[in-house]
Amino acid sequence: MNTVIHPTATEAVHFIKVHHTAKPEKTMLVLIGDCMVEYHGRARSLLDWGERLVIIKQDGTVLIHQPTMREPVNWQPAGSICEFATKNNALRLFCRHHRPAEKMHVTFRALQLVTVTSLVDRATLIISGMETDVVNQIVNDPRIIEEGLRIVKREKTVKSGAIDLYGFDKDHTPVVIEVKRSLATISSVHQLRMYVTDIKKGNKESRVRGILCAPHVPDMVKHLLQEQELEWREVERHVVLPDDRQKTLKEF
Amino acid sequence: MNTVIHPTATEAVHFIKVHHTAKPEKTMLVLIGDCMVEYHGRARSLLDWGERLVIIKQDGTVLIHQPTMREPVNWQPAGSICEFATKNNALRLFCRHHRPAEKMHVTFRALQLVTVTSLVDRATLIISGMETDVVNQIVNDPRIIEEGLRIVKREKTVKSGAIDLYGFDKDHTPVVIEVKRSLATISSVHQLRMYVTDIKKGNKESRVRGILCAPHVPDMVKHLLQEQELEWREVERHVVLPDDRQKTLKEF
DNA sequence: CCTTGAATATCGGTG
DNA sequence: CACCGATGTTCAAGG
Repeated sequence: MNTVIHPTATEAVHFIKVHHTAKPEKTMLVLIGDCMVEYHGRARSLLDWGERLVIIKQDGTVLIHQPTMREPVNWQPAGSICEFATKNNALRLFCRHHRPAEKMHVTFRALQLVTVTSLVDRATLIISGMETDVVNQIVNDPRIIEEGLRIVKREKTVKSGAIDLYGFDKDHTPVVIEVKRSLATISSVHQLRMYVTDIKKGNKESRVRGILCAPHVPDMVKHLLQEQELEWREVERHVVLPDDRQKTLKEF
Repeated sequence: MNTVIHPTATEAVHFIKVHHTAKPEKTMLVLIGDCMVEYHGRARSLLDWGERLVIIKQDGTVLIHQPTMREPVNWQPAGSICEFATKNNALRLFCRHHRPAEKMHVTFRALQLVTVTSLVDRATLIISGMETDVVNQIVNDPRIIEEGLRIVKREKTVKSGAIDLYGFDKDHTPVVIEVKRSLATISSVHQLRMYVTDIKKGNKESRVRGILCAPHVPDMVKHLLQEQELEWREVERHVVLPDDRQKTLKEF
């Protein structure tokens, strides 16, 4: 890890050349300074002078963070190529990306800090509580939806998309279930409606039930569902890690 | 700006207490080190040991970045409250957030760098090329869609949502236009279909046209549109900044 | 390669 | 505050 504090543009370029340029795919570069940003690609943007944190990752991702907000104000996708130069005593960073074609210019008129470091991280995130987990729960215990329900297929492909869960109720009526892990929206209703229509076309005369399953269904959406003669279930989301992972957590 | 390199956990806690804790809403904290992360909230996750960049922003946003990828591997939303402590010669960071309820523990077994800085940034991003711009273009020159088209309303609210653009063609037939700035999807078709149905219900017998307008419409989507007797236009997206902004760009 | 849909989505606008 | 839709969405999975 190498750091230089309050460097001039010339010092910064030299420092970056020595510690980063030769192996950008192995070192992360962090800059803090007063900069402006121009971007041109899928959209186009300008960002006036201000103090920001700039990160160039080992995969060519570039992030420009303002002092607030979770999202970077500007960025370049992984695979971008970065070049550094001085211009009028300012450090200039130029980033290019192909497919999608994007480029970004960052100009620093002052630098607080430049750090180069080689990070090693082989861990991957273990996560639980996503839509697939909710679907799994229902497959394991269809009574969550209703008594007598039998699930026969998940990710059933129909013309207008893929049905999360497909099965039959206690009266052998086909049931289409659309699962949302957070909020049910109007779009969810459109989706469900189309799936039910697709299934009906498959077996003409028969009745087909459609159930939207989410932790919360807004009133507007309930209204729309009723109009379309569709149903909904509000289900609690269980957030649990597998037992062996729990142990890892405990061991620490 | 204050920086300490390769501090022990005790040194780091002291450094953070002196430079950050008193006014976390005015200083950004950046840590680089070997850490593990536990998160529990809307979902739940575990991240094993690895070297990462951790950022605590002035609004309480916390970001944990691995050496690759645009997205942080873990994070806390703005408004989180952070506490630091030592435990078994490790630096422990604990973040809490209310609504949604989320908490995150970060444990560092080694630190490469800790920096505290107060960033000033009053600039806001000027951006062009988004959906609203495409809608503006069509309003300014409806011929982009077709000759004789007259737009009478944007964001027209109907039962199942809001229509981007509503108007009449040269034969006075109502036209519903749904604009997508990037990719048209099956969902877009469902949306458009619902809007057309809503408008038809409003004036019973009359014909209503529905046009999906996007830079690219995949074949699958075209097929679905044809089935529903809907139309599409593939329009080039113009990415241009207003003239005064162009000047700012040039001036630099 | 393209296409599809989830996300601890985030974020801004509106009622 | 709830709700809704866009995003330079990003990302992973599947055909």
